[in-house]
Amino acid sequence: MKTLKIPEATIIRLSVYSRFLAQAERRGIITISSGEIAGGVGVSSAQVRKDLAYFGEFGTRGVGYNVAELYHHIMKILGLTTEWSVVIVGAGKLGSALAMYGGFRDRGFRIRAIFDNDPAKIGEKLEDLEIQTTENLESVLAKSPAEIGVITVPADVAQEVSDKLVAAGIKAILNFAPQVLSVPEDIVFRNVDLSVNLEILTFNLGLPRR
Amino acid sequence: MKTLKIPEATIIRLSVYSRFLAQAERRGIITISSGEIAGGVGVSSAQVRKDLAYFGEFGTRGVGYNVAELYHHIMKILGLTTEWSVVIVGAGKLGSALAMYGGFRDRGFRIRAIFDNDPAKIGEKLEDLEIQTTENLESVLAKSPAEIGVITVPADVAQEVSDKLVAAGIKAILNFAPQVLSVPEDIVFRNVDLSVNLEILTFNLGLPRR
DNA sequence: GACTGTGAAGCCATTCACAGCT
DNA sequence: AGCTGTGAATGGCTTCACAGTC
Repeated sequence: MKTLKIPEATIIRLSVYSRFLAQAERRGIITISSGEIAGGVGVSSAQVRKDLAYFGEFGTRGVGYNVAELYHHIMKILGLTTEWSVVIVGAGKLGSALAMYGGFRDRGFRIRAIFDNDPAKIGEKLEDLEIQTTENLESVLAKSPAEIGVITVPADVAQEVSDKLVAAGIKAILNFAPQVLSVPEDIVFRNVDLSVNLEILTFNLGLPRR
Repeated sequence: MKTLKIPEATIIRLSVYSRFLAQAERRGIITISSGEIAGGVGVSSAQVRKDLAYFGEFGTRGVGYNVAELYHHIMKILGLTTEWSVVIVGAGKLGSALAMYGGFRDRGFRIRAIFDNDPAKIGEKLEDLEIQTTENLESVLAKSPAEIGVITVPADVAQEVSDKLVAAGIKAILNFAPQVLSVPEDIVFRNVDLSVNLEILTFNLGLPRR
């Protein structure tokens, strides 16, 4: 079982499994089978076992998996046993919401700073986070490095912001701007396009026979 | 070219192509080749042609595609030549941000109502949208139907909200709650998990050799 | 000569089915 | 007997390569 080439779909499912296992643990369940996990999250049991097999052997034949143990293994695989520092660029509606979104904090992500280039917004407080000018980006990151940068600026300045984040030494970027960005090979990069999600719905609504 | 079984990845790319074509049209470009589209959005030219081939023949051999025409075809395929009515349930940070997110309006999505069950929030205004109690959900949708419901409530009430939306006659649901939901077969359904996106980054940050 | 449309080949992910433990 | 781990079979998406058209 080589560590090479793990499908992204597997990673997404691992994240779902981890939440299901957390729930199960809270309910006091000690042992769980691949079939029970599968039923709980809506995939096949073979899929669950294959996904886990990429990373090792975590179960006991004839018995199943220890819930707490498997949970911890998965969190470790996902890199969630340590805290991650995140900065957000773009303090519009979306950026501000993400800055205070509890779902990130719950999984160990710490929002360290939020930047914007609108002078009217500088100094504004989002809970205990103060919106700073984008000009400070490099100096702030030099003083307190962050691994992850989130881009929530309009499409036309997204590439510029991305370049700034890279120059400031960020290691990974999550881009919410509906804009194709080019980043160096060694930067971990991912696009999230909220509109696309609605568009997949409307495409399917247009399909015949449902 | 049967209409059957179009890969979801194709739909996502069509959405990206459409934005690229809109940009091209604004720049006054009349004709474009699959290779130029491919270069602009970071896929192969064969991929672009295959994606389009699912839906018909839009190009001219030896020439390429007419930008305006292809753009319109794709928007039609995606179901974006009509307006869609959207309601949001959950007026927390994320729900409020989505309610006012310009990226949706730009693509023809109209947010018609936003609901919450926190009495403190009822009556609050988000621009020209007033937060309503979730109890009104069914009556509001009865009076002015909407096709799409967006769920941005905490995980533990997401299933309940989903059931309410279904009962109120919604046709499609976009779920932002980190919770596996069960919905009837005939409802178009899609999950968006913002945390998962960060977790894919941290998984990749943990990988050796980069 | 340039570029589309598409069958065939290649590649990757999922499902099947069963050997191997407990 | 029950359930994991996994090679083999299947199915689906992407890439290749070229015939067809302008």
